[in-house]
Amino acid sequence: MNGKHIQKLGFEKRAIKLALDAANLREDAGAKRGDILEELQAVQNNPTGYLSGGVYADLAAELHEQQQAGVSRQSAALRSTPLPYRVWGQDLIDPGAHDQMDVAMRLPVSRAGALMPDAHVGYGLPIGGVLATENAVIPYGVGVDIGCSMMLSVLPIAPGALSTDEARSLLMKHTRFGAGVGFEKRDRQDHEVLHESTWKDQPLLRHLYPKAAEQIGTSGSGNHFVEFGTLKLREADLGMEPGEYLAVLSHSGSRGFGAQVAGHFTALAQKLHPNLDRAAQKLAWLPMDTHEGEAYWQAMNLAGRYALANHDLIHRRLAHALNVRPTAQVSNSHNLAWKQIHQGRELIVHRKGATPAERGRLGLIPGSMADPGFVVRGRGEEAALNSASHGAGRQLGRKAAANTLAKKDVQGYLRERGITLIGGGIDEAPQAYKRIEDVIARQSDLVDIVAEFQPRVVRMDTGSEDI
DNA sequence: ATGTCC
Repeated sequence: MNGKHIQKLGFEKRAIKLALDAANLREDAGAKRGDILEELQAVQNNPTGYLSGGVYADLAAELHEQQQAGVSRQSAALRSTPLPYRVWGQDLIDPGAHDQMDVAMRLPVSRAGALMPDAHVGYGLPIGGVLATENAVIPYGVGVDIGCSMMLSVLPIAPGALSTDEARSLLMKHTRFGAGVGFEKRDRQDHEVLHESTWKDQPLLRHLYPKAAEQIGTSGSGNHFVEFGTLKLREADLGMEPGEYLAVLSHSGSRGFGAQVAGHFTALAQKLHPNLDRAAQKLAWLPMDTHEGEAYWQAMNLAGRYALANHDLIHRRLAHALNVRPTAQVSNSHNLAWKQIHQGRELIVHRKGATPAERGRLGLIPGSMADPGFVVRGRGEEAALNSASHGAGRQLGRKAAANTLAKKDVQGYLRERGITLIGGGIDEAPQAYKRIEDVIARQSDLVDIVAEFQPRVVRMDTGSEDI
């Protein structure tokens, strides 16, 4: 047996040496040359079948890697034209978000997509973008803040019964904001999510566990908030009679934990696709049937549950301090990927700043620090992949907001609406967002309005420039 | 979105 015999079978580079090593071992064990060549061919046809051990394991690993790389190269090319997708609120969406969605719809793994009326430019997939892929998950299709979500608790208290001062002191005492911020050790609360065995399944998760435990129950920075306000229910719903109720609304994510998961798997996805078209570099994907894809899926879903646990603790603390139990609660994630059957195929539906809106499903679409948010019920629009907007969406970028908005105008806007603001920055001013009424109007075929929430006492992180 | 490098 020599290299020529092996080469004839079509082995390349390092695989030739590994095949020869294995063949020699088999010859030493008394196997016939013809049988060995047949065995090598079998390994070549199905490397994964030989990975677990035996004389051909190293060869199988090399062949598997070569084949994966080949698949990656083959699948790196973008379609020449984007697959068609529907847009809600075209007149509200800037061209940049459109361009990004076009690139996403040219990915070879893309199957369907939609753009929500709050859409604006983001990294990779635009915010407000919905993208369905086959056997692939895109870390930047979910975003940096994995599992970013909303929660509303309706409390059995009349809106007027909680004074502004009391609301303010409750928010100061029971919520924490800011990058890197966690709860002080003596105030730290436990949650079921921290006891999941999932944390032990990956070195990365194990490593991030202490940070996650430190930051649980907190709210982060940017557009995250916790606020007291008034929920107006026009018709009996949510198990409640029509009326006005005190309610808590929160917007939070998976904090440093989720951000690091996103960073880790985004880098991994880009490394797996070195030949991906530059325009789509930030949309690099992980095949779902690989170890990497499975690992991301597991970590992403843990970050999703962790983000909801943050809300859960925020609402538990506030309700407990008021000595009540919520009469109704609604929550939804708006940065996550889901397995969803679309036109008979199981697809991976990425919602990056989009609210799940399956028929009958409740969701929350906030406006701004001073404008109403809405409790909605999905209508299950297939062309929108059962989605709706996740908010009003930015009209001005952070810098543009700081440069163009006058502090006086923002203060006036808040005063007119009776808003008390703790923290907050000019880059989160209501004027930096699209009009929520417009955004809601553009998606009347995606969701029905259940109730309206008017914020009253709002806490956010201190922004770059105070209002 | 995040203490901007796991």
